[in-house]
Amino acid sequence: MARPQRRTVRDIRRGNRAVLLRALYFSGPTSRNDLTARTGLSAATVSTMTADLLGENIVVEAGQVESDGGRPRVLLRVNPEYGFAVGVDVAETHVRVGLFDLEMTERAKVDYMLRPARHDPELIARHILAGVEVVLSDAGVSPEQVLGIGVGVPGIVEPGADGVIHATTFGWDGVPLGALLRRGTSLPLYVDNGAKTMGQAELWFGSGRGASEAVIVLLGVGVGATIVADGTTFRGVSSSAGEWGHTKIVANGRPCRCGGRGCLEAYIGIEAILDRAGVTSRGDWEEDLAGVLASKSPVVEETVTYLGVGLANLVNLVNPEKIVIGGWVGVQLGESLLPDIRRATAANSLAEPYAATSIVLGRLGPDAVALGAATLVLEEFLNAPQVARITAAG
Amino acid sequence: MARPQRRTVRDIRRGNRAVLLRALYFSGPTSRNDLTARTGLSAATVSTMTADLLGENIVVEAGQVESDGGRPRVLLRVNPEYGFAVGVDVAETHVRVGLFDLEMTERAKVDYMLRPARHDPELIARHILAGVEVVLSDAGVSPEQVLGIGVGVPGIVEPGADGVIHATTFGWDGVPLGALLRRGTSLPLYVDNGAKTMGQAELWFGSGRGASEAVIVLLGVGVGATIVADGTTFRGVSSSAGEWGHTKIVANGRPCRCGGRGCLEAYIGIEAILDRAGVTSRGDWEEDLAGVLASKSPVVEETVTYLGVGLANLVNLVNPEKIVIGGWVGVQLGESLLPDIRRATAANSLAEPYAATSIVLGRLGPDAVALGAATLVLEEFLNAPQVARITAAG
DNA sequence: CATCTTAGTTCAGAGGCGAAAACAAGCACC
DNA sequence: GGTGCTTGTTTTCGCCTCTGAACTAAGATG
Repeated sequence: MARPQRRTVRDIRRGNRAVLLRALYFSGPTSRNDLTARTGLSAATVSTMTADLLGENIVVEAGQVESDGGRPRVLLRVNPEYGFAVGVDVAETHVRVGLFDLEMTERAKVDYMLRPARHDPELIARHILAGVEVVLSDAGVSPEQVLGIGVGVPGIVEPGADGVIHATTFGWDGVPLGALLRRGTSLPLYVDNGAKTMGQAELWFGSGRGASEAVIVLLGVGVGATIVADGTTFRGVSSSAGEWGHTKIVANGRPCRCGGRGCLEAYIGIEAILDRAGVTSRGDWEEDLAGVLASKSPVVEETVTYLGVGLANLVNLVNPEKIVIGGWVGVQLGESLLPDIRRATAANSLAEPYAATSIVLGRLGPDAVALGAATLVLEEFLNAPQVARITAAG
Repeated sequence: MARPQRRTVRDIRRGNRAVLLRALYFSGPTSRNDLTARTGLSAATVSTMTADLLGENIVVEAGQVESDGGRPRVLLRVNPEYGFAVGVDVAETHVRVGLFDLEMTERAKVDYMLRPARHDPELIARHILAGVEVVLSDAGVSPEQVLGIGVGVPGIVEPGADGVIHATTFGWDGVPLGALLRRGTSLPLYVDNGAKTMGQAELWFGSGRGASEAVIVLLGVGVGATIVADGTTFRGVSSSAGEWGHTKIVANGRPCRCGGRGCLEAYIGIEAILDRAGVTSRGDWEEDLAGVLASKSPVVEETVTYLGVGLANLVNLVNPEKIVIGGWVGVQLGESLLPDIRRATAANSLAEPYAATSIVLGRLGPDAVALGAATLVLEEFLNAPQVARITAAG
C-alpha cells in the first residue's frame, strides 16, 4: 500500500544526481570510472553530471591515480567547503553549538551552561542563535555558506514547521522551538529528538555505518532508541517512534518518573541503577556508576538482565541487523559487560532474529548529538543538492 | 542513508503505470479525467497509458457518467478477471486454499484437515498443490490466468527464493516449503508468515485501510504483529520483525512455550488465559474463552492489563496511527472489552503517541490469512503490472 | 443548428538516459 | 620518435518519457 508518487523526467535527473553525490560522499575520492560501476549509471551520464557538479563547485578534483597501462583516473570528491552545517545539542545541563563542514569536521563550537531547572525556551533559543553567530565568526564562515541548522532536543518533537516540543524533563509541553528560532534566522532549520540525532550520527559515521535495518539505543539519564528501517530513521505517525525507555518490561513494576510503572528506564536509567544499588549520589554520576560496576553488587547483574530484556524485545520486534549501544551509561556498561549483555539478550529473544543481530558499542562520544543534528542538514543536502549556491570558498 | 537506485526513463513509465493502476484499483470506477487529478499525471499521459492498459485488457470500461453540460466521462476500472491469485493458509489444524480474482472476491476454496501433530512438510506441500488444482478447476480458471500463489504459514520465513521456514509449533526448523512447492508448479510463489498475511489483509481491505503507519496484532493461539511503516509491511533484516508475542512484559515471569519467560504470549495467548483462569479445556477454546469472559473472574481484568501493556509498548516504540486487533481471541476480547483495552493501553503509554493512535478491532474473519496471502500476489501485480499476458477472460 | 461545456487524443518539443564512436592520455616496444 | 595497446572521459546520436497546447469528440442548451 505504499503510495508512490508520479515522476517526471526531471525527477530522474534529481534522483540520479543524489545517487551520484552519495556515492561520491561515502566512497571518498573516486574516479568517474568507478562511479559508473558504483552507481550503475552510464559513463555518459556520469560525465555530464560530474561536469555540472564541478561547475557548481559542489565537487572538486582530488588528484589522479595511475591505471595500469591506460589513461590515469582523475579522482573527484565532494568539496568539504561547499557548505557548512550547524549542529546543536540541547541537553539538560548545557546547550552546545557546533559548526561542521560537509565532511563533518568540527570547525568551531561553543557551550552554554544551563543552571539547573532553568529551561526557559526563550533563553535556550537565544543561546542557540548566539551560538550560531559565535561559531560562524570563529570559523570565518559567512551565513550564506551555511546549509542549515540541525537541533537535537530531549523529548518528543512534533512533525511540522514549528518544531513543537514536548519534554517532560524540561517542563516543556508544546514549546515551538522551531518558531522561536525562525524569528532570529532565515537558515533552514531541522529540529529532532536528541536520541534520534545521536542515532543518526552513529548510523552515518559510527558503529552503525552501512546498516540498513538497525537500532541505536541511547542509555543515559533517559533511555531512548532510534529505529532505522531501510536506511532511514523510522519516525512513526507523529515522529515519536523509538520511545523505548518507557516500554514496560515488568507489568506493574517500579514507578518511573514518567508516571508509569515498570518502564525500562525505571530499571536501567542511571538514576534507577543508582537507586537500586542504594547509592545516594553526590553529583558525579559517572563516578557513582563506576563504583557500582566495581562493587560486584548483584545490581550489576540485574541491570544487565533488564537491559537484555529490553534489547531482546527490540530484537524480536524490529529484527535489526545491528544494535548499537550508545550514550555514556551504555558505553560504560558495555565496556566491561558487553558479552554479558549479549548473553542476556540471547536468553530473552528468539533464536532466528537474535542470530541475525550483532550487538556493538557506540563509537562516538557525547558529541554525537550535535554531530547527528548537523547530519540532518547533510542528509538534506545529499538528497536534493540542486540549488545552485554562491560560495566564496572553493 | 537510504540507498536510492539509479533510474532511467523506462523506470518512470513503469512507476507511473503502477501509480495509475493503484489509483484505478483503489478508487473503483474512475474516469480518465479524475485520474489526472488523482495521480498528478497530465491528461496526455493518462490517455496514452490507459489506452495501453485497455489494449492489454488489464483495464476495462465500466460505463459512463454524465458531466454537467459536456461530454460524458467514461469510467474505467481494473479488469477483475484479468488474472487470479491463489491464497493459502497453512494453520495448525488445516490447510486452506482459496482462489481470488483481482478484486479479491473468493471464487473457490478447499480445506484439508490436518491430523494433530501431523505436519509433514511433504504432505503440506502436496495439499497445497492439490488444492491449487482443485480451486482452479472448480472455478474454471486455467493456470495461465493465475498471477501467483501466496502462502501464509506459522513461524518465521527466511527471506530468499526457497521460502525456508522455522516454525516451532510445527516442529519445522529450516523447512524449504517454497522449494518443495516449486517442484510442483511454475507459478510465482510468495511465502510469508501468517500473521503478516493477515495483517496485509486488514491493511488493504479491513480496518487498517489507508493507514500508512500501523500495527495489526493477531491474538489467537499464538500472538503476533504486523508492523506497517510507510504503507508497507516492515520485515527487518531477516524478515522476522513483528514477533510481538515473545517480547517480555514481565522480566523473569511466566514460562512460555518458546522456552523463555515473561513473554506476552505467556499471558494473553489463549492457552495462557485459560491456564490462568484455571480452565481445563475440553477442546473448544472459543467456548472456554467465552466462559472466562462471562465469569467476571479477575483473570479478565488481568488479561486486559497485560494486553494493554503489550499494546502500549507498540504505541511507544512504533507510534502508529492505528492499531488493529485481529485474530479470533482478539476479536472476542475486543467485542466486550475494547474500551477497557484502550484504557489499559493509555495507562501504560506516553501521552503524545497514545493520542496519535486509534485502537480498533479487525473486520476480517479467520479467512483473512488466506486473503492476505493472495494479496501478496496482488501487491506484486499493482507494483509491476508490465508483463503482457494473454487471457481468455475479459 | 450554432454555441457552450467538458472529456479525451494527438502532436511537437524539451529533457533524460545509454550505446557507441571519438577523443585523451599514458605505456611498451621497436 | 612512431605505432599500437590500454584505459578513462567526452561527445554524438537515437530512443524514451513527460507535458502543454492545439485539436477532436460528444453531449447540453436554446
